[in-house]
Amino acid sequence: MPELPEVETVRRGLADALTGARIGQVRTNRRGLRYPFPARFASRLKGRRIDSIGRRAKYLLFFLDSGEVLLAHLGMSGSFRVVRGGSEAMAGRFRFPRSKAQTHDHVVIAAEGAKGGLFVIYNDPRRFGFMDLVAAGELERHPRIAGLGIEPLSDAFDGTALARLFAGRSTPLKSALLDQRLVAGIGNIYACEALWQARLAPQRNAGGLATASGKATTAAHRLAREIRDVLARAIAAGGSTLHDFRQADGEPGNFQSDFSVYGREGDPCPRCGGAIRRVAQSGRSTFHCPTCQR
DNA sequence: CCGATTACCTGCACGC
DNA sequence: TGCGTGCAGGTAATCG
Repeated sequence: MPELPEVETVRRGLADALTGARIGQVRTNRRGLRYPFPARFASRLKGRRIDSIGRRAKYLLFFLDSGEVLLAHLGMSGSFRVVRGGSEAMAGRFRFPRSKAQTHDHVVIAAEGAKGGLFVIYNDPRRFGFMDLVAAGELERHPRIAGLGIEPLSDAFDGTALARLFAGRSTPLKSALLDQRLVAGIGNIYACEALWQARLAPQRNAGGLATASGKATTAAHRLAREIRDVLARAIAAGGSTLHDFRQADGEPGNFQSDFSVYGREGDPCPRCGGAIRRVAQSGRSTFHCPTCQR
């Protein structure tokens, strides 16, 4: 479900509730998600204070006072929600929910925050997400973090950087945008939307964003600008809610109503009125307007 | 190097 | 109501 804007939305919600909170009981309801939980997972979390919560690409980073970082990825269907739990949170008397709607609550963390006790519940039907614990000093060397590309909302990201990253690649723009080793955090929705906003065909060659001398083309500047724009607007809207994405406070995001092409096969292009088409690229659906994306 | 395919797993929409 | 099919926001391995 979650691309960079959704993960950032979750991060902000969790940071509000959990910054400075002390972790109490931790309950895992299975051995792992996509991968097994790390050794002594619950005991390494219990009693720790959450100093801050960060994000790298689509990864959430919970910095603990033990010097370790809880690394979490939501996969396709993961979500965190915060539930006020009163004093029973720290007392460890919380009962694991067992109604059908909550059968995929895989991790339940009790914590004592500034506003009292609460539960942080990680739910993930498809279990493509994962969690790991790593020493803060080792974070950049973690196998899932080490290979990540540039943050598209960082100051360093612009048309020049994008052209340099794509230079020499003979892969379609859409595929290049989904490659987390180049630009990190863009997924299928925002790749489609950014290409539409930049009026660039998803099939276009990524290497073509740089001239023979390596200079950024106007298309490169346009694409970088529109990537930043669409991600920022989506974050401002609280992310997109397609199936069941929720912000940490349980509210849905609102950006999906702003999609110009994603999921709109057959609809008129908001810019030129031509029909939005769906094509397959590297096994994923690409939505685009063949008329005004060139 | 690159693209397509498959896999991981569950839920849901859809057609019949 | 039930069943089969295809598709889904991500990542990774494998095969030509």
